[in-house]
Amino acid sequence: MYPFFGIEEHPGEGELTLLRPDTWAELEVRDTCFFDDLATGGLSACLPRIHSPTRDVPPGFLRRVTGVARVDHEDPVLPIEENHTSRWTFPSHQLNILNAYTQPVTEHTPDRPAQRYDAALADAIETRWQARWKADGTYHTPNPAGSLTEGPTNAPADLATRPKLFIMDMFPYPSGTGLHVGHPLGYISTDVYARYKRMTGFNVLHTMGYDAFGLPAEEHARSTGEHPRVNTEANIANMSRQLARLGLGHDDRRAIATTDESYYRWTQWIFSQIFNAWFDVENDKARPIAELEAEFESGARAPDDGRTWAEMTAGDQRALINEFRLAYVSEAPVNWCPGLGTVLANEEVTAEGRSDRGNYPVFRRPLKQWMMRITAYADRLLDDLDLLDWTDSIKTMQRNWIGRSEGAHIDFRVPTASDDDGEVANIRVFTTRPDTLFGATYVVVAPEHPLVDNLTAEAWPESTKSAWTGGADAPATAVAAYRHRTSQMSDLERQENRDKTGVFTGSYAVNPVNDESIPVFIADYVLMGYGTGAIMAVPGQDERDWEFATEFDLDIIRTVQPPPDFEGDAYVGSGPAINSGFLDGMEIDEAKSATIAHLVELGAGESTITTKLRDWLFARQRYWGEPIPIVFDEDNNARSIPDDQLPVNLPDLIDWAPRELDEDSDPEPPLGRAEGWTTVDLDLGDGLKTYKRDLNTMPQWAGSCWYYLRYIDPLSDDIVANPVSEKYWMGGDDPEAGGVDLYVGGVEHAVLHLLYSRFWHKVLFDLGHVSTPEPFKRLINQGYIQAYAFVDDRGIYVEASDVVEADGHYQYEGQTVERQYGKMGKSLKNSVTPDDMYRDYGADTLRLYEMFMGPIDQDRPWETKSVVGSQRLLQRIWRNLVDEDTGELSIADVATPPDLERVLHRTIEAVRADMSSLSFNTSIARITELNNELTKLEGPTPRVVADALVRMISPLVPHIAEELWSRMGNADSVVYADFPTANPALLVDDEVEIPVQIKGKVRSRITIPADADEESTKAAALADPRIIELLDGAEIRKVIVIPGKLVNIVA
RNA sequence: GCCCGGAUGGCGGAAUUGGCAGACGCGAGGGAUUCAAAAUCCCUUGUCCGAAAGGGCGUGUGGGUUCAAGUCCCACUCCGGGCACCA
Repeated sequence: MYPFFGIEEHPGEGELTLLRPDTWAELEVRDTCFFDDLATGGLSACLPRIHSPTRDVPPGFLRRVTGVARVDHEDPVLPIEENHTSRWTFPSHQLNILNAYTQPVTEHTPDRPAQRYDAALADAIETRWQARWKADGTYHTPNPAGSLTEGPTNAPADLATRPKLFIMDMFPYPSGTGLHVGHPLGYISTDVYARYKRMTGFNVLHTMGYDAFGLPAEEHARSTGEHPRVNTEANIANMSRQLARLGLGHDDRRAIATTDESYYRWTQWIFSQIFNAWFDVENDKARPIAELEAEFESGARAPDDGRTWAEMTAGDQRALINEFRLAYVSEAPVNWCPGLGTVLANEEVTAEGRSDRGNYPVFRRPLKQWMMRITAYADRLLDDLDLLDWTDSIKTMQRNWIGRSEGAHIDFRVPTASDDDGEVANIRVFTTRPDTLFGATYVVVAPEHPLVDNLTAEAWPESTKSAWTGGADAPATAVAAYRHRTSQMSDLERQENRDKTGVFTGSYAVNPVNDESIPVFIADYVLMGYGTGAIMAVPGQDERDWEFATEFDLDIIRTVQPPPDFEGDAYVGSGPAINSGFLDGMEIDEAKSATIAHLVELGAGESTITTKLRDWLFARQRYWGEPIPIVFDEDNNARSIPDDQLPVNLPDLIDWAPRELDEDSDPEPPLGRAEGWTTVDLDLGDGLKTYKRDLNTMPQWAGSCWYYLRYIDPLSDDIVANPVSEKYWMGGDDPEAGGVDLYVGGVEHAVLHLLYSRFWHKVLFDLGHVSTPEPFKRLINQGYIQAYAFVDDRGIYVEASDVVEADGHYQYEGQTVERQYGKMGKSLKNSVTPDDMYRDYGADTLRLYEMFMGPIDQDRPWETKSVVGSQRLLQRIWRNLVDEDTGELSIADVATPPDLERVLHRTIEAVRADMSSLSFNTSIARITELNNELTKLEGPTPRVVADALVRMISPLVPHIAEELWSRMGNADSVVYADFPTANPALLVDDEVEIPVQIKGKVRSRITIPADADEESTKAAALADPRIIELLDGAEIRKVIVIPGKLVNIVA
C-alpha cells in the first residue's frame, strides 16, 4: 500500500534516499527527543501539520506517526528534490526507526497567508530573537562590585542601582532522558515573574545551573566504562539546548554545574569552614575552632579528663578538639547499602528500609563515618521558620522532621545492677508526661541500649511471671534471644508487625517519687534513636504501654481522671490528676511543673528538650562526588587541606567495575583504587609530612546546599562570593529577613535539600561569610503536570498519543483501553516533549499554555488538544497588529474609543495585580478579554493600545512581543521597557449597573451613578418598575444597600 | 492513627474583606464565508420546566449563622500529600 523507500538501518547511522520526487517521506520513530539531532544531521524541517490531524493532513495519510521528517533544507512546503540523499547519525539506543513510508502528495496547496502566526513563523521569530538576546547580552545582570559589574549593551543606564530581586529555580539533575513538558513549568513561571519585575524597576538576578554529581552518571559509567564527566556534560548540553529554546531570560555568564572544579573547590572550602568550626552552646552559634583552642590554652575551658591542656600531647589535643567540630568522624550505627556500595543518610532511606535511589535493601550497622552536627542548630532551624514566607505545609513538614518536644529526663535507679563505672545502674528515661510518673508500672529500654548487659540479672526473681521470660530459663538467654531476633528484623517488618513483644531483664528499677520497685523490660517498641532509648511506661495514659501491659500482665494505674463517658483503654486527654500523691487534683500542665520541681529537689530529674533530628551522615563511598578535603596524620587525626590548596580534584579512575558487596562487608570507596592519589605529601604548618587522604565523597546534597551564593559571583577565584554583591543580592541590610526573593521548585525537597541548605547557610552566617540568617526568603512549590496514561486489557501501557476517544470510551488500535491519571513519563508512554511543542506550535505558545493551565502551585493535567487555544490567542493578537497577507502593521495613530480605553486601563490594573501575585492564568484571561475587544474593533488598532498590549504580553511570550515591538519602530528591547501603568481616573465608570435582590435573589438591575449614595441607590431600587411589580405592595421590612455593589430588599 | 491540602459545568479553571457563581480557554452545537474543506469571523452552551416571557434547582453530603454563604461555623464522605511504636 505504501511503497517502502530505500532506507537502511544501521546501529549508528542511516541513509535515506528518496526515489520519487513527488513524495512525502514519513519516518516512524519511537522517540522524538533527539529529533533535532536528526535535523542537524541532514534531515531538516519537521512537518508540523502532520501532528494536527484535523488540519492540513492529506487524506489517506498515515496517522500513526510520532515523528515525521522530510528531506528538504529550505522550506518544508516546497517539493522534494529528485533522488535527494541525506545522511544522519543518531545513537541507536535512543532513536529507533521502525518503518519508513512514502505517500503521494495529494492536492495540497495550503493558501495560508504569508504572515500567519503559525509554527513556522514562530520558529523563525524565536530563533532570531534568541540569537539577538545572546549577542546583546540582554539578560546579563550587573553586580554592584567585583566581577560581572557590566550589564547588557542596551540596558537602562541605572540598572545596577535599581532595587534588586533574586529569583531562583531548584536546579535540575542533568538526566539522560531529556525533558518532557512537565519539567519547565517552574522555570517558565520564574521567567515570567523575572521579566515582569525587570519592567517594573528591578535589577533581577536569574540564572540556571546543574546539580550534576550523583548516582545515575556513576551507574552509567559502571555499565559503559565511560567517565561520568563525559556523560554528564553531554546531558547538560542536551538539556541546555532544550531549555534555551524556551527563551528563558537567564544570565548565562552565571550558569554553574556542581561538577565544575571551580565550583566544587568552594563546596570543599565550605566543608573546611564547617570542619574548622565548633558550636558554642552559650552563645548559640558556631565559632572558629581556633577560638576553642585559645579557650583551652588560656584555661578558660578545661578538658573533661582532669588533665590540663598543657599536660596533653599534641595528638591528644587534636583529638580533643576534633570532638567539638561541626564536621566530625564518628563510629555510630549508619545505613549501609551494599547494593549501592555506600552508606546513606537517614533521609535517603525510605520507610520500607530501602535506598531512596535504586530501591536496594539498607542495613543498620556501626561504621566510622563523617557526620555534620546539624542537631546543634535544631532550635534555630525551627525558630527561624517564622522569618520565612513559605507555605504552612512545608514549614510543618520541617517542624515535624526536627520533631522538637519538651519534657523531662527522669532517673530510675536499679540497686541490683551496676553501670560501667561500678556505680548503681541508673536508667535515664525521657518523657513528655512527667505528671504521670505515679502511674509508671514498669520501665522499658531499647534492645540496643548500652546498659542492657548490666541490667540483665543472673536468674529470674521469684516474682517473675511466665509471660515475661520468653520461655528462657535465665534472663541472659532471654535477652540474647530477643536482641538477636530484633537485629534480624528489617525496618519494614518492624513497622508492619506492631504486636508488642519484649522480655524481662530480671532487674527492678525504683520510681524516685514513691520508691516503688518496677520491672525493667527490653522491647523493640522503644527506639534507641530517640530520647534516651529508655522510657517509663504509664499504661493508664499511653496506648502503646497499655497494649504492652495487657500483653504482659502488668499493673495499670490511671493518673488522670477520664470523663465519665470515656470507654477507651489508655486515656491521653486532659483532666485532674488522681492516684498521684501530692499532684492529685492538678491539671496536666500544673502537675508537670510540680513533678519536675520535685525531681530537681530529689536530684532525680530535670526538664529537657528532645528532637527527632539526628546528625547528618555526610560521607558516601562513591566516585562521582566532591572529595572530602581531609587528610589523616600519623595519629589518625583528621586535618583539613589549606584553602589555598583547594580543590582536591577527583582522580581519574581506570577501574569502574562494580564490587560485589553484602551486608557484612565494609564499604570500599572507589577513590581507594586511585593509585598514587591516596597518600600525599603536604606541609600543614608543621613541616612536610605524608598523609593519607580521606577516600569518601560528599553526598549529592552538598553542591545544592549553597549554589545560590555562587550565582551571585560565579567567577571569583579568591572568595566564595564578593561581600558587597552578596549583601546586595541577599538583602543583607535587613538583619531579620533577607535571602533569595523567590525560590520555586518541587515539594519533594521540602525537608532534605531545604533543611541541609538552611543549616549550611546558618554556619556561614555565624562565621561571617553571609549576611542573612536564612537563604530563601520566599518559597513556592510549583504543581506537577499530570497526564493520562492508557493500559490495555493485559495491563500494558500503550502509546497515549495514539489513543482516540469514542463515545466515552478510549480506544487504541480498535481495542478499548483503560484510562489512568498520573505523572508524565517514559514508562507510562505518555510523555510529551517540549521539542514536539516547539515543532507544532513554537516556544511562546508552549509558555503561554503552561502558564494558562492553572495556578502555579497546583497539579494540572496536560492536554495537547487544548494547546491550540493558546496558539489562537497569539494568532489573534498578531492579526490585530499585523496584516497577515502583507506583513504591514495594522495599527494607526488614531484616538482610542472611550470604552476601549477603559477596558485597556482596567486590564492593565488587573494584569499588574495578577502578575505581582504570580497569578499568570488570570492575567492571561484579562489580556484575552482586551484582545477580544480589539478583534471586534473596526479599523486599525490604536497605537497606544497596541503599545500597552505588547508590553503586557512580553513577560509571557517574549519572542512574539520583541518582534511586534521591533516592527512598531522601537530600537531597544522590550525586556527593559516600562510595564504599562493604569490611569486611576479611567478605572471607574460614571455609571454602574447593580443588581436588585428581593430576599437574596436577583430580580432586577438598575443603572445608577457610580458615586450614588445609599439613599439615592435605595430610592432608585424601589422605583424600579419590575421591583414595584414583584413587591406588589408588600410590606418592606428592611433594605440593605451596599453602595455601588447591590441592593437587597427584605419584604 | 495523626498533621496538612483539596472537591465549582462535558474538561482545565475564575470569583480581594461574605455581596450578580461559572471570567478566560478547551470541547460541543448553530450560522456567515467557501465548489468543498481548512483557516477566519459571529452566535449559543450549568441544569430542569416553558413556544416565549419567565420561573425552579444548582459550588462533595447533612445541618447552622446571616438580609445575603463556593467563601464563616459544626458534623460527615471522598480524593491527594506528608508523618507514623518519636515516649
